[in-house]
Amino acid sequence: MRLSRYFLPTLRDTPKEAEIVSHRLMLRAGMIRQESAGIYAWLPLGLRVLKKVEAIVREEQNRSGAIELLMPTIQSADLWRESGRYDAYGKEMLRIKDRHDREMLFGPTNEEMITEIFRAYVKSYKDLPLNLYHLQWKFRDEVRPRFGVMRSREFLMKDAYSFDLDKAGAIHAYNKMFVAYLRTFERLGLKSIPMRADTGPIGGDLSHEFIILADTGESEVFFHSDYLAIPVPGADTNFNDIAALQGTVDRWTSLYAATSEMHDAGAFEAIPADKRVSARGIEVGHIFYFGLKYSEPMGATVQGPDGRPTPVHMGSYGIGPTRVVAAAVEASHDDAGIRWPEAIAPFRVALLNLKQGDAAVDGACEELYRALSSQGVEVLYDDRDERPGAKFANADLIGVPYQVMIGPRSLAEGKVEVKVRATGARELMVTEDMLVQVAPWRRRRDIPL
RNA sequence: CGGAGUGUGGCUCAGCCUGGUAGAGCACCUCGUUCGGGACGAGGGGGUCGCAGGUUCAAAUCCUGCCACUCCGACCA
Repeated sequence: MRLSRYFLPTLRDTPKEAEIVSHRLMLRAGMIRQESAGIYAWLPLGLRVLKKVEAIVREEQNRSGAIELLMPTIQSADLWRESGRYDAYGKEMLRIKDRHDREMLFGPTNEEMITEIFRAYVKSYKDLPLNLYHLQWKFRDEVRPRFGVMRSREFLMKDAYSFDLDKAGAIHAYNKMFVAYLRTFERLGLKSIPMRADTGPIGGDLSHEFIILADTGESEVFFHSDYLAIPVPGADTNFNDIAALQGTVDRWTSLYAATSEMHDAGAFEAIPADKRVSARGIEVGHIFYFGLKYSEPMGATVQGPDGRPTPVHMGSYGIGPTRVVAAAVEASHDDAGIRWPEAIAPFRVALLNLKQGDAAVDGACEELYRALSSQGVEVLYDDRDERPGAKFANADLIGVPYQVMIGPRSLAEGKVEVKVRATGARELMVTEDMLVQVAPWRRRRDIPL
């Protein structure tokens, strides 16, 4: 992408409404624009990151055996009356009427609708287990939206819903999602820790929150430091191996970990002092087993082997990709801007033409731009007629992991400089015949190429 | 929803107290000089001062009402 022809409205000043670092940086980097309280437009750069988060979430859902569909954003009030939640949900639900005066709502979640879909088609226990998910915009009319897309009213959520014949099956489904979530956050380049959670209004008796560690996180968390060393299950995980999966979940739930709401000071004190960690974090995922809560009132039953209709055991599993983007910024930034985990960086390489208009420099940049692009590397080519300082600052702000700088000096010395600015950065192949040097950078810790 | 506050060009803000025909910096356009960490000069475009009423010869400024947004608290992916 040529920056001169892209749409990247970065800001030098911080808009005054932004109080937390991720909100400030996302506004300054031209990722989002507020349209109303808690409602944001995703600008091209932000959308690139969001799409990468979505893709990883989707891949890991699919890997675990969940199946994607897409439900609408608008739902009927009648559906919610079946579960009794139309009244129970309260003012957080955005209620609307269509032209025929029918009561509708902008979906805050989809338990009712997925249950309706399930019961319409699934009649036999032989069709279980089943896990259906979608990535769809939700609306919750928060009393007080804040922190940019961290707590917005409209937000993207991946929500999965599992259906099983009995509790044992449902726990296996729960464990699949548990492991899928561990893998998802690992791949996103974020350190997550599952913590026992309150089930809240969704109900049920088994629930975990996945917390990303970030110094500026809104929740206070307490956990055993050994969590930081437990290996995340690999891509070869067999999600159908019930015992092995349970073993993994047991290991990940064996140590103390709790948010301040669930904190048990006594249990925490029982951990050896040097293993106690109290830190801050951001909730980015939440999984629930809630049994028959919706299947019973809504008549979602299958015929079991005995021929009798049996209500199915359900669970639901949510990740907020829009929040994940903000959480990633909270977890990884510095004075100059964002430091994206490489997996979700909007571009992999920023190619900085330090002397736009100089035939030799332009030529070298064009050549490298084409070479990298043809290798499938996502390059943001800063071909604007700007001073180098402005280009450096811009690349730092938006957080491109690898910054390749080419100017007259590079040509004279026969090498290009590559500044690495990423967390979890690995290896970058430029071109075979180019001498690559990692430029040390003051103030920053750079990861060697 | 309680408490506090803010609305002036795309962004950050001054002007308001003490009414008199709207300003600065950044950004943007033109020309020139520049160019390895956010350059400089000259010229230029852009605002019915959140909205509606009122007071007044005259309102960004004073009064009333409304709207929007932000922050703190209770609530949440």
